Amino acid sequence: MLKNFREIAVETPVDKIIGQIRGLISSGQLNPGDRLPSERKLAEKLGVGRTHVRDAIAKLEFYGILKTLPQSGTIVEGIGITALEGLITDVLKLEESEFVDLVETRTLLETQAARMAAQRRTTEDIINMKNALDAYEAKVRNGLPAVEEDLLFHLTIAEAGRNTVLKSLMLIITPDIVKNFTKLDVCKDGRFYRSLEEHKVILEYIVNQKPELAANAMEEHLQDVTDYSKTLKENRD
Amino acid sequence: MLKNFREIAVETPVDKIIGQIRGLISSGQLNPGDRLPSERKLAEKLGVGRTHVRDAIAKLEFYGILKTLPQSGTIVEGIGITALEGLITDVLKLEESEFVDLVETRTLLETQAARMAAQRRTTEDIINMKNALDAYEAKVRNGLPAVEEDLLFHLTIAEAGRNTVLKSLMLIITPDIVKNFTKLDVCKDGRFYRSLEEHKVILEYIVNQKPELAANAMEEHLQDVTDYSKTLKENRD
DNA sequence: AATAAAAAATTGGTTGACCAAATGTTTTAT
DNA sequence: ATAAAACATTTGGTCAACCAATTTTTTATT
Repeated sequence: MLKNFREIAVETPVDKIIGQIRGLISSGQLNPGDRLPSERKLAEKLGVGRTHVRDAIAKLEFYGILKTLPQSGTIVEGIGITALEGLITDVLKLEESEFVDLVETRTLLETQAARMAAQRRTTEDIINMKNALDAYEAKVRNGLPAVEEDLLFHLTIAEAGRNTVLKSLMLIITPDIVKNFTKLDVCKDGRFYRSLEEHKVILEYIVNQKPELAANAMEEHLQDVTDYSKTLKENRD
Repeated sequence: MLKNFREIAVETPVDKIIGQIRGLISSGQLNPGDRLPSERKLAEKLGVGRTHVRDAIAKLEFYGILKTLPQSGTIVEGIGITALEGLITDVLKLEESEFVDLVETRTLLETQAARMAAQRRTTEDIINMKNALDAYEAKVRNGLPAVEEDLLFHLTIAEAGRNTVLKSLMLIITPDIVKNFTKLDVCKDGRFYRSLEEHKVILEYIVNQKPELAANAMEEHLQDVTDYSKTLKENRD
């Protein structure tokens, strides 16, 4: 019964403003290079405070859609094509993403990270990964939950992969993973122990510079979670 | 000679505040669940306006490090481990990433997107991809630059892949790709024409639901750019 | 008429004051 | 002694006024 309820959409002023700007861009009334009306004019026209307009611009600037020039104006600089419609909307709510999508993407990133780590890891990287693994083991042996230590180990692998963009993307989705892990209680008894062993295997392959073996081990390691997320989805449908 | 100059770091108040909060979290003085001092107290202590404090909190909230509860306070909710240090820093300047990292990650995401698109594309997706390809072709045939149309075609593929997270990540890195493309003038004569043919092949495989062939075609398609980015790196070193 | 200098208007950046919701404290009733 | 209600305080959210840099317009000069 509960699953028939949908979360009530609370459209904040900022969301509405973003929607309007998006509309102008996607309908072609605003093209790349064009200058946005001044914050004051926008605020007056939209009937809201300038703060809200500023917040909306700041968010869109973060995504590279807009660019603000101090004391001069705000211009459209993103890919400004009609079809942008619908795309911006989604990126603004990554947190609501399906768990299964999250896990799928994570697996992709992590598998590649493990592969690259095996190719590029330095001695220092090995130390970092070892330390993270030790911290994880310590918690597990005391019977404590170790979700964070788990992810931290994975992040050090990304670090060793020596690709800042890939690492950044992992950092972006990590909080969502943690949220879902704790909420859905993915971590049942025994999972941590088996996880620990799998971690050790992965690290072994990375240290010995076996890219494909490391990648495979990582993929298998994450397979459990994948399966679980799919089960969740089926039960809900 | 010019390459010996380094960009001068202009640390804005917001950056400094983020740095301090990061320091508190990584040094363990602030743990997940803890409440941050009120914005007023922080502003006074740091000797800056409350607006700057709010901006800093907003940014950290975006990354999932903090969570603001209206009229109540701001709490730490991210993975709050000591080793977080150094990681947050990087994610805050994705735009400065090495072009080669960007291309490498893009290839990873796009290859997977093509694979998934071939498995999951609907009839509507096919129409969208076809439209995007037509728009690209129209520009190319008129001898016009078509960087945006190019990327838009790729985004429709991601759309067809039916993974919102992966699509979001592509959207996040897309502006940086555009920036580097135009800056580095990757698109030389003839590239667009060959690119067009490759696009057609990829679309063909997706329409006919050949995941691995689509993935391979995409990888090859992006190989040119990869090679070019590596050349750039070597020349600079 | 062309150019340069100066003044006015406009811009985003910043601040402090005010608002309503949430929280903590005291008072009051049982 | 306990619980509930009333009050006061603190919180983040919002707004309007002010600031300095920029852009535009006007004016003065050649």
